[in-house]
Amino acid sequence: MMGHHAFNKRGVEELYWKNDTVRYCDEYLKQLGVDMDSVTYKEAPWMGGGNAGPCLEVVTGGLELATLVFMDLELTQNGGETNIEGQWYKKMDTYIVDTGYGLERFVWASKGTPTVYDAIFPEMIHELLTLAGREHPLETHREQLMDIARLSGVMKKKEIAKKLNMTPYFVKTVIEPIESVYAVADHTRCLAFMIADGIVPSNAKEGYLARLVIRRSFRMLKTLTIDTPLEELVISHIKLMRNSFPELEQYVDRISEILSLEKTRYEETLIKGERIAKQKLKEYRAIGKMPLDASINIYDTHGIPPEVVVEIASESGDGVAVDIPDDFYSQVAKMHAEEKKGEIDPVVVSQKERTKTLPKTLKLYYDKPTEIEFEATVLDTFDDFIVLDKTLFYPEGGGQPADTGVLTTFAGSAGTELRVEDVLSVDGVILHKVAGAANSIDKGALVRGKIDYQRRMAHARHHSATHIVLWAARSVLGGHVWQAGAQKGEDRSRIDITHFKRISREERSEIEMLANKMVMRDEVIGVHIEEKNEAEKKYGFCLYQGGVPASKEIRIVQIGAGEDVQACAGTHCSKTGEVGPIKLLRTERIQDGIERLWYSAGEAAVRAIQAREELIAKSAAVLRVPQEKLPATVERFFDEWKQLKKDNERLREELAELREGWLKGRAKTINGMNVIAEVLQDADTKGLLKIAAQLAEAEFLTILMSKQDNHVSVVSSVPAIHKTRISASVVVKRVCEVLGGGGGGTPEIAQGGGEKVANIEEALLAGLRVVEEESL
RNA sequence: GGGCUGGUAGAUCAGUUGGUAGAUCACUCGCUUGGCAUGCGAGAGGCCUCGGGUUCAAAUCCCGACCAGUCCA
Repeated sequence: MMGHHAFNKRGVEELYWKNDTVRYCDEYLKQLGVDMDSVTYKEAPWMGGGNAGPCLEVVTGGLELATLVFMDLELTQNGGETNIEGQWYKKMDTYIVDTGYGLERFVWASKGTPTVYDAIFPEMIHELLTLAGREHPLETHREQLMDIARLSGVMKKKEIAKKLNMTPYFVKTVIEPIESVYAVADHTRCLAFMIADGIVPSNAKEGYLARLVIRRSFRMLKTLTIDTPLEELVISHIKLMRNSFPELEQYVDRISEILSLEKTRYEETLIKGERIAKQKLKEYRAIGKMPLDASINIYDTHGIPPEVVVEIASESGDGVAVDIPDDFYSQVAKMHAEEKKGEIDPVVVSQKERTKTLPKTLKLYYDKPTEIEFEATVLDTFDDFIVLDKTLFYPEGGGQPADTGVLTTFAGSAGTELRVEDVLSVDGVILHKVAGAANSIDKGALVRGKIDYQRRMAHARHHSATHIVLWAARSVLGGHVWQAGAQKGEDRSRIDITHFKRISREERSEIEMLANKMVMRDEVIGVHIEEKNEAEKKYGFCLYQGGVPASKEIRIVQIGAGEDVQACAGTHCSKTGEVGPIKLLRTERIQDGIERLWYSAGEAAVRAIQAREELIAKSAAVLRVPQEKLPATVERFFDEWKQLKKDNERLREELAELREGWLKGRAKTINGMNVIAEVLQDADTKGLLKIAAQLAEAEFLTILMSKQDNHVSVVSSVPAIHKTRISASVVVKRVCEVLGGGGGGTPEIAQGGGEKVANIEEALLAGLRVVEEESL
């Protein structure tokens, strides 16, 4: 894809708009030798990402060669000038020309092959066909292929087959395989670029797209009966492109690792999926049909496509019908589409209105990063906000929280002191959010500002540490590691990085060590402003770990001789030594393909280490062992604890047996049943249950209780032969009522408890009374 | 960014309206057989992921954390 852009400012500067854009396009096509009589410009509305505008499709001979978009509208909250599909838009001050020329389409048009694939990568197509043991239909069925190519996009597949009189057999054996070959060739190229650009297969965002492409390729290779691993195909595609994209070859190892990992993951999912599908099918065996929402659920939560479920259903021979409508996937998509919503924050809008007329604030925190105090003039006050002509207060941005501090008026006026709680930057104007009435200070007044230096330094340490940790992670894990978000704090900070598997404990230690070595090297952290294009040329797009700034000139933060270079607006230490120790606290996986590293720097790191030390010291003190013996001791204790639990279980059984005999001797006869009602010492509910169950087998009805601390446990059992006369559950309920608790269970065995320990004798009598009355 | 599902023995999974934690395979030991395959029997193996809450009582219900899987934008 090629293109050109123009950013026009309404009333300031118009570079070019529709007429000129069309003229440029005409000239370009003419130079390429296109017959201009065949070119059509088709106008249509375009919208996307909250913007809209007219759009021209440039078509020749049925082929769309380019799209010219003229973006001049933006979505509004409350009414506007233009309504498109029920939403209101208004004109933007900056209106943009955005063009896209299909480079490959020109190649296709010039070569005259039936498909773009045969024009762009014929060698790859050939290789895949050879591997699949097939001939290209271009050689065997050239006419039909040309016809199909002409009609596809206009008609549905089935309609084409009908119109061209093709048998289903012909479609399945000749047409579908070549379609798969085209798709695989396209996917291998796509994957080469995606992975080289640092995209890691994942279950979210662009990584998910990568995974879809990968899995689709696996499926198609299987139907084509090609056994060659996908990574080998991607690599051979890279070799074919070596003249145009030599840089791709450096990613070969990573591509191999990622794709073979994805292969095993996919196979595991399939095996697991098959099991789940079989289980689900079993559930519907009685009905003989699996409802649609069930198959949607299987796909949505476990990723098993409905076609696979159908296949499994027919193999299993259970005779469960699975109904899959043609619009299955769009139903799934529709279901999810209803979940999203996004709105413009009205507070931000009102701030933007207010700051529009104010000049940009002079940023002293960049020029004098080590200073604490400054003097400035108040330009405006509104709500809780004060705007100054210049400031040392760093506003929230780039994952670095705002500075706090105080603003004081000079003695003579009221001598007010206002605490600055938050600082934000709106279009270059810095707003100081203060506690108390902002308008207590007059416009034009001179104020003295003082920032909280401890906080500022902690942020600076953590910010520099973030760059160092990222550099260390890239060094240890590989160049594919990219920052996916970060948040700095006073005590600890975090950085999210892309990586295709979990970070091991060894890797974590290695990153930590490397980061601290960088600190000890005490390298200079240099800051300079550079022209954007120049910087990109010099350092590459790795600059934009924290996002791409909009400005023409960017602020570059460089560590040492260029170990790490980033575009960054944060406040930093001047040398890596100032950062102090860096302690990696933990790693978590916030998404498949994204690892979050938590760390502390400087004093916070020392505190974190001390806190951990304290934990170990306390644990060791409890067990009365030296710290280094802790793991072995804990393991021994745990094993012993398990052993004791088992011994306890066994002893309980033995005790139950012994008590059985004693209890049998104390049985009474009630309505012809042998009844045992006793309070036992040193038994818990489990122990009582054992005894009760055994006595029930010997045809005794039992009511057993035991007292522990402030709680009474109650168990009752009824022998099977009496269970129609009386329910153990009823007995327990009555007994526990007296004890101020509750209980229940089955007619044969039940348990419960209560807290009124004093009522224990009364409860026992109540139990006996129930037995007497109920069992008549 | 949003949604859904799961976490129980070494593995794969059951676990009824909350009420004594189970099956199959694998493992150990015995029996069967000339030996193997097979068959029969017994045994061992569980902080039911973790932390709170509700309850007389939680694997089960509620909240949170961690881990894993999956879909959508």
